[in-house]
Amino acid sequence: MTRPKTFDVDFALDCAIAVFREHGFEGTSAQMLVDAMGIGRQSLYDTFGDKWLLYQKALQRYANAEGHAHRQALGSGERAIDGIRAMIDRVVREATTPCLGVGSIAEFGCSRPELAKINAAVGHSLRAAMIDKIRFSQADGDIAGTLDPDDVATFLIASFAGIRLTARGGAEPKALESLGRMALRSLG
Amino acid sequence: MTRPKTFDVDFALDCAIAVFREHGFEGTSAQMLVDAMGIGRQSLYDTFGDKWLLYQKALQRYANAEGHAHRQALGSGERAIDGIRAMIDRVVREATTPCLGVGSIAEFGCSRPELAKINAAVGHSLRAAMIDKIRFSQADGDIAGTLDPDDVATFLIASFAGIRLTARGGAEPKALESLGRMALRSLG
DNA sequence: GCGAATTTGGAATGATCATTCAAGAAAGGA
DNA sequence: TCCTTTCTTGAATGATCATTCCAAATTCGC
Repeated sequence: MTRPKTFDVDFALDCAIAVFREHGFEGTSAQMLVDAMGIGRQSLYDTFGDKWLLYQKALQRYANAEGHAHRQALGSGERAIDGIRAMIDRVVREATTPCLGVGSIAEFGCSRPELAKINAAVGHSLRAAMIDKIRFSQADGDIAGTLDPDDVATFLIASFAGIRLTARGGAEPKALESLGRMALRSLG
Repeated sequence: MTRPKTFDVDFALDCAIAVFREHGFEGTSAQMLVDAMGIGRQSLYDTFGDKWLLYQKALQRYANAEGHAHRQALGSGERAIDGIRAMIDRVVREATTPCLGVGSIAEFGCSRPELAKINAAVGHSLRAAMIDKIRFSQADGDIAGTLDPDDVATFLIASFAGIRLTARGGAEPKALESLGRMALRSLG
């Protein structure tokens, strides 16, 4: 009855994510998005609404993927601390490409409820998984038992932001690796 | 022979800094600057050149002030570790208002040499002062002697960014204070 | 008060922006 | 083959933007 969609919506969204990661919302023009996503301008508006809606969808997709990757790393390894180490290592390894979550918070703070909600949702579930692992690590004696698991989770998440911002500032991989080691060491 | 300037250039610059801190470069319009700075549009262009130049001057002034405040805190207290603690406490205390340095790096990364140079210069001198204090703290036994002072400085600076971004995301003061304690504790 | 410089604000400029309109080409199902 | 939908593209729209022009008001040193 009708012509089916010819482009992959999620792929186009991934392309948009790449642009937003690098240039932020305000620094990205509709033309940049059209070019990067490889679709026509009208298709963009038909499919995603407008630039702001597209940004929200991009952040949502990015946050889901990022949250998943974090939890996957967290669940790896034998001991609980191995998962935490893997999570830190992944952040260090991928810190050279900017984080859309960090970017959205730096750009908008918590002034946009739509964004805050997205970031809060993924943050919440990640945090729960982390606290779980942290408790296990404490039982294993790999994280100081005197520390509040909640504080440790907050510290790790803030450390991720610190590592990513440091990388965004042009730090060398060596410095980032050192930051990862320092963060892990802090837990003992 | 001629009418002198009637407005205080540095005060106007401080007003511009406040706007840029909150909204970034792209998110700030010339009209917002005119309104906030309390001067006419023409005076703005006559005095500061254009928006980009104004942003650079704002960042320069902010970086100088921030670097000075950091070093001042660092030099306070009896023991070397007291200065480091004071520096951390100040960051925690003032984290609720956004940092222009963090903002400039989040927005532009290291893609603008003019900005990178400003941030690098203040970072360099701060770093030197920190390393100095860190060595003293190690001699005092307040920081683990096994740590590389350079790594500790990098870690502290990254922690500041993490604390500020966490605050920008809407975290409660309690969480920020916990981050400060965790950062300090990490050095032992 | 005069002349030089400053400040201000309104109007103009020209660019860029996001978004929509409109028309044609493509592609599948009936 | 026809209908419907999708896609693309170019042009139009209207807003906003940074910046400049300009003219009037202000303020000082002389």
